[in-house]
Amino acid sequence: MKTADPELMRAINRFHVMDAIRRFGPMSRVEISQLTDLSSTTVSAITAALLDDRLIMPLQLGAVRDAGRGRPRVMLRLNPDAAHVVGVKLAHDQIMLAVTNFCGDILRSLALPIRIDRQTASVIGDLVEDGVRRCVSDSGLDIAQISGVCVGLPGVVERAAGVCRQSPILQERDVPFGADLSHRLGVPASIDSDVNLVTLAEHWFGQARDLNDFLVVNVERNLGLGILHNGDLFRGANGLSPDLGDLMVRSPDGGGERLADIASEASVLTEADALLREGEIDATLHQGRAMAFLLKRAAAGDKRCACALAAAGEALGFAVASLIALFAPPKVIISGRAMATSDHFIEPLRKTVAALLPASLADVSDIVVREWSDENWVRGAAAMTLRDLYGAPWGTTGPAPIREALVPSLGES
Amino acid sequence: MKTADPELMRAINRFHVMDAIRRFGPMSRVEISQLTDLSSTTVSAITAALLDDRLIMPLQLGAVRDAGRGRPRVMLRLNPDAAHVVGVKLAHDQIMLAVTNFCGDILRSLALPIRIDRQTASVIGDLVEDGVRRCVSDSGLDIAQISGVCVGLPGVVERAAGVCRQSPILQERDVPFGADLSHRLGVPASIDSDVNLVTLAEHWFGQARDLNDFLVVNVERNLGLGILHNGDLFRGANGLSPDLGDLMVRSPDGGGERLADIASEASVLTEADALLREGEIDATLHQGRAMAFLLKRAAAGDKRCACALAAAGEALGFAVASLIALFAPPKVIISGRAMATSDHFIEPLRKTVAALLPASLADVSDIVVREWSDENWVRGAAAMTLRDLYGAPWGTTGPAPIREALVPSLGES
DNA sequence: TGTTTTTGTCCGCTATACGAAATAAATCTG
DNA sequence: CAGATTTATTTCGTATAGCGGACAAAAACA
Repeated sequence: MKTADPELMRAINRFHVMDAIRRFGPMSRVEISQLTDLSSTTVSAITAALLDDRLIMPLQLGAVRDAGRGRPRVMLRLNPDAAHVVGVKLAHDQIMLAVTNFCGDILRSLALPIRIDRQTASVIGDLVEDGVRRCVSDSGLDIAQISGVCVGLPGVVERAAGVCRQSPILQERDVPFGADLSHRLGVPASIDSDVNLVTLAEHWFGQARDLNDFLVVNVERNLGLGILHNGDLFRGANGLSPDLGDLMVRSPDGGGERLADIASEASVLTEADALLREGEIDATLHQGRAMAFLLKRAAAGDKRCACALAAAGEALGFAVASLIALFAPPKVIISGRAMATSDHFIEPLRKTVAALLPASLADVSDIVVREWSDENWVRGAAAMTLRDLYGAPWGTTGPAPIREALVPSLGES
Repeated sequence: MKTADPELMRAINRFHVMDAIRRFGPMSRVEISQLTDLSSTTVSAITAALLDDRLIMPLQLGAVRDAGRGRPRVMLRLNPDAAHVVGVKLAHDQIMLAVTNFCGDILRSLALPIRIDRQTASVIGDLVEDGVRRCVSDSGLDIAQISGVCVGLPGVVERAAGVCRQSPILQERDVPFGADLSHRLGVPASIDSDVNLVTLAEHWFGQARDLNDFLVVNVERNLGLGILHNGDLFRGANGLSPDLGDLMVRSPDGGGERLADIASEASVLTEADALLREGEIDATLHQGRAMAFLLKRAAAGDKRCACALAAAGEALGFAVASLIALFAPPKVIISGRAMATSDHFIEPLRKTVAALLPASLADVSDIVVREWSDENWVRGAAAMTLRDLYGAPWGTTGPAPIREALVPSLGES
């Protein structure tokens, strides 16, 4: 536990100032003061320190004539070059990388279309290392100028430990990717669940900038769930990120099935397999573009394809309804590739959610669809690292953990 | 948003001190200092203030000879009479009340066996008011000496607003119980979901004192879910407490059903209804004691009753497995009345959970059964109020909410 | 040029935490 | 039994924080 001392106080307030500037763009000290409820004196002191550390800088444009007399405001902005970070996203069929500056602007990105499915963790480590080094040098920077790297991947990830407990793209379990990459690159590296990254990206840059509570459901090869609760990413008890695919649902036959097996792209694609067997599509199409084909057929009125999509949508609708019942988020963002944006998938999902929610929760959640974007993922990964650089001190003042050695008896209150 | 100032600092540290004393019983300043990582100077200052406010007091027993030389430690304890609070729990068939002191010890309790199911909120308000006044005067106190009242009831409750959005024991929706009771009694009154109370009770007094993350699933007439996450009660986005009964599950026929309709006591009792119709039990038994009867038959080997219990256990097992996948809590406490402790119910639940959890989560959660206790409920309600008196300042330093008026553009980062 | 207005900074105040030294209250030792 | 030793707590001095009010800066206005 962290005790509350002047240092923590300053850390909290400094973060508020940084956060205000990041969220609302260049702003003057007065505006920061109003926005944060800090006295103008304190804002001045904090911004002076930040200027001194070159984390922020005055906006030169003297052109900010804001209608009115009096001393003109000095707009303060993040210093884009205060730091650079690398974001990486691992998917089953590609490695996506990007270098961003301190503002989260992407300086350079790189997509490696590699099927890492069947590679060992060590090989993937090699690939990521090479990718990072390449992307960094392509951006005109030296690896020593990189302040941090964050890798996102699907599955159950324990960020604090830097360990991937289990992932559909890794055969091994408990892979210590964080330490491995730190060691390889000589740069602080962290890992997180891929949905958490896109969740953070939505909060920092996307549709949810004004929300402190929302869910992101990512529909791809796997199902991911990201939860922003009280302005912070929600993690399970051990810092474990939940995997929506591991959610169990009753299947119509009364048994149990993983949600990922009935509502993800993979499940819908079993339908494509069937079409393949029946000779309706040829094998060349199957590899990689089957989903596009399926969607086209559904759009053209093919009942069978439409039903496959609808079934997946309904199954996910069940899960989403449950999540709404638990978290009551004002917004639920469905993100993903092609399938997630198809009406044949989304409409059944919406209908199912509407049908299942109790009246008391009927209108709390707005379900929106967010088109998949490679950039967003890696921006999220970058943001995850930037957040640490900003010095967010959340969660450091929670109740004390129990340290047996110090506790006399633990008896009676 | 609350800015971080010296006052907040002190509030945080003071809470840590109070919390340490509450959790581990009487302890000396040195022990507090070690446990909280605060300097002994600071602990002295804080305890001096607390002694001054009469919230704590030195333990007189000079007999605390703790083997060793040196100046003896002065043990500090909570002052039981620093405040008194009232806890109330509303169930469909009774109102349970208790007056506790500042330590959470029950001074006086009162159970009113009234079927409040069919009463209006206003009548229930009358009953609660009378009960509180009676219980307080029976405890030898005056209502003016009561620092707060907390009412727990099943359903969807928005604690912050003091409003019960929806409850199985209320016909009305959006009942502002908190303000109503405050007004009636002239004492600060709050409401919360009943499971939250028992969850807090477990954390303060029960099996989960050493855990900062656990779930409580309460099985009664309704299904309740309490979540302790990072040492704090978890609430949905609007401060809404989730209702597990509202969780939707796929029923074997492919449709959706409320979990409460297939896994709560009520659902099992439909079986008792059937027995009643068939003349196997007489009507006098049915009222109130049907569950006991059912359990006895199951224990005696009656397949039909055992199956009804098993079906409920399995259905709940599905939900519990999902919750474990989301929260990864080290412990899941199943609490409730007779049914929850029956092996015919619990064993199928355990089996289902074990069968459904993915390997990566197989061993994270310990599922334990907690016998229902009237006292625990109301202690929880009392604790909820006491927590505020201790001055827990959590969640006050989160990210700033957006105040449109002050934000120039909200454009670009 | 002088006045007004708005912004940002400096000064003095108070509250906090902390470390070092002093004090308090017991046991141990010769 | 007096003094040394040990441990707990308090006192004192220092550093840092945030804040309110006075003050300087920088522009428009008259």
